[in-house]
Amino acid sequence: MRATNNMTTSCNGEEFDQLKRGAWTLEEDNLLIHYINCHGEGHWNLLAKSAGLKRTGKSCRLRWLNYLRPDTKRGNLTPQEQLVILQLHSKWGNRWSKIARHLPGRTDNEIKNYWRTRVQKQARHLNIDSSSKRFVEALHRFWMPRLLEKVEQTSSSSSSLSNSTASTLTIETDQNKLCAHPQTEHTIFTSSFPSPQPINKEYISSSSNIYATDSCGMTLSQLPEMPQLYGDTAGFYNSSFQNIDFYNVDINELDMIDFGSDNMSTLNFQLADNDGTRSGDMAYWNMDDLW
DNA sequence: AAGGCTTTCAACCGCAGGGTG
DNA sequence: GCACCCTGCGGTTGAAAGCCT
Repeated sequence: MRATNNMTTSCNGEEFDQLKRGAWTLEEDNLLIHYINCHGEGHWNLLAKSAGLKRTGKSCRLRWLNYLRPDTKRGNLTPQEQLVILQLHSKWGNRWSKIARHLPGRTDNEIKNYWRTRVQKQARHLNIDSSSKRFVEALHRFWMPRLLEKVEQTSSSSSSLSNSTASTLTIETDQNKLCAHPQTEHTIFTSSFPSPQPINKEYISSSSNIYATDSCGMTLSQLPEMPQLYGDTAGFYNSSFQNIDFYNVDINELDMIDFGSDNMSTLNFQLADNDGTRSGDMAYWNMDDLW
């Protein structure tokens, strides 16, 4: 840690001199938890003193919110959560706390760390500025389809998906697999879909909207030409020339990214093979880092 | 096994905004 | 309007853990 576990040796007064910094001990954690259980959160400076913690109110607040709070989730972000982060970051930028509100149990700090360690790492690998439009496009074209694939795998192997992330995501899938082939071109929100004939059409109802989909294809006239929101549901499409999958990603208050007039379909990104060889125009995109 | 390098993430910092007297 | 305090936010840091040679 930047600060040591020693007491602060600054000369800003005796009280300040006694303030402890750095990693929290189990004893301090217990003190904080016990005090908040008895008296509740808030008034952090007073809380720090009353609880007998030689910490600043800020430090107590941070420790509680980021680590000790009972509903704090630990462990790796799920693909669903990553998907939400990518989407919301596209819309809001580095508004970590705002993004965190859409991920129950996750903190702004955790999301910020995820972005800096995982997402920006990918940008460095690709030699693209992580804040550039090109990188945002790459995210939407390659990363997110792979996340959706992961979501599908997760949902098929675990029926608890809807319980754990129902507030942020509901995923509709069919038997078609995303990214089944390294040369498969994945298209999200473009106007250049091929035209498969609809077979076994079924309807998916979500919130106040009804979507037409089918297990093998979708009538193009039913697809939006650009990113759109359907009430609380964002649509994701995967094109593999023969099949189109439709995913509903239910994200409260989520607006789709405005890609402006720049036609993404003119960009020719393709996924790299799993061994990291280049495929098409896109340099190596290391998906193994993401999970 | 050991040393160096890289990555992760808990914790800190400065600043801004809101509330209060 | 001003000063002060509290809270929350985003950026940054650095110890610990993991990885590599």
